Amino acid sequence: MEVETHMSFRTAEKISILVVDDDAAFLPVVAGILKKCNYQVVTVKYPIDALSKLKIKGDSFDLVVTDVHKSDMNGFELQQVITQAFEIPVLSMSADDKEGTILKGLKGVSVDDQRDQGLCTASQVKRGKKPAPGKSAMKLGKQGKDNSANFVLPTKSQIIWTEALHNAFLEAIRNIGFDKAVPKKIHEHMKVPGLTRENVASHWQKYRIYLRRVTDASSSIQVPDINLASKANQSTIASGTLGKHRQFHQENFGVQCSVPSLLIHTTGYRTGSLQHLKNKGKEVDVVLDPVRNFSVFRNVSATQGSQGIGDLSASSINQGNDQPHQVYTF
DNA sequence: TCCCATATCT
DNA sequence: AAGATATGGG
Repeated sequence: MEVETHMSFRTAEKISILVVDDDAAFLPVVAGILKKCNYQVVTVKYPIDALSKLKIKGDSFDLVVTDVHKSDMNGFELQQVITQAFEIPVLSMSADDKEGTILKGLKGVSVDDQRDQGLCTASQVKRGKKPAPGKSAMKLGKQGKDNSANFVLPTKSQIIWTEALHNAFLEAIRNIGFDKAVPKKIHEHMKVPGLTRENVASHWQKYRIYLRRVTDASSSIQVPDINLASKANQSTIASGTLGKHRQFHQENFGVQCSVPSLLIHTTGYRTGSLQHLKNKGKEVDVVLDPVRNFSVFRNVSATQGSQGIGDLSASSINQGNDQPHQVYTF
């Protein structure tokens, strides 16, 4: 197995790995595999031993591999301590592939740390994407699919824009002001550890594409006055495009505000999205302005022709819109 | 040199 | 589809 170091000062040496696992049967297996891959391996049984080993010869290790068993100090806690105190990347492993366990493993670790755990790409390193100071950023070479199942961390670092994270993103944009928002500012406002400016830039691009699309769709019903708001085929247009951008509709839309036509007129930029949904048996079109966190709707199915500012509550909007999704909190 | 917007890649 | 990365320009 080829070993690759990006920082040159360790090039000649083997990469050294500390393995922590109290499973007497499994420990030698892991150690054996790693040795076969040409890593230098030291094994210890318990987290406490790992810490003392690190204290003695801390900077001679490039990586700690630990299992996540629950004892007095479990692998996750060890992971945190080591990451903070020694600035050594920690790779967690477990036979437990339940999603909850995996998430737990990822939670205490910033994205940067994940990168450091053998997840950087060459170009990220080249650009000075912080590998832990004094450590060699490394890539564990590709192995077959067979053993990958045991490793908790994904092979590739990829942030997930959960609802919580996206909301933080929107909140930042609200504070900055939509037209002054640029990746750097958004990123600064968000203050999410591990989130990079690039992450934000990428999301910002996607988000604007989404807004544009949604704006184009809703522009067909943008109307100068209340009368026009009742034009016939509007709802068709709206519902026809709905399915495509569902994911950005999973947001919490708070306050509702007044007349649809008013919304259209008063928003300086056109970010309103149109959503067709059913509420209390009535069909309504909803204009959502996620950036400003308000929504407006009008009743399209009611025959009264009055475009009531109905009694849709924010929560009922969400209900109609809802779709279960996982939430990780940052 | 940084960083933005956009294009392209995975 | 969603996020990462490459690119060109200010």
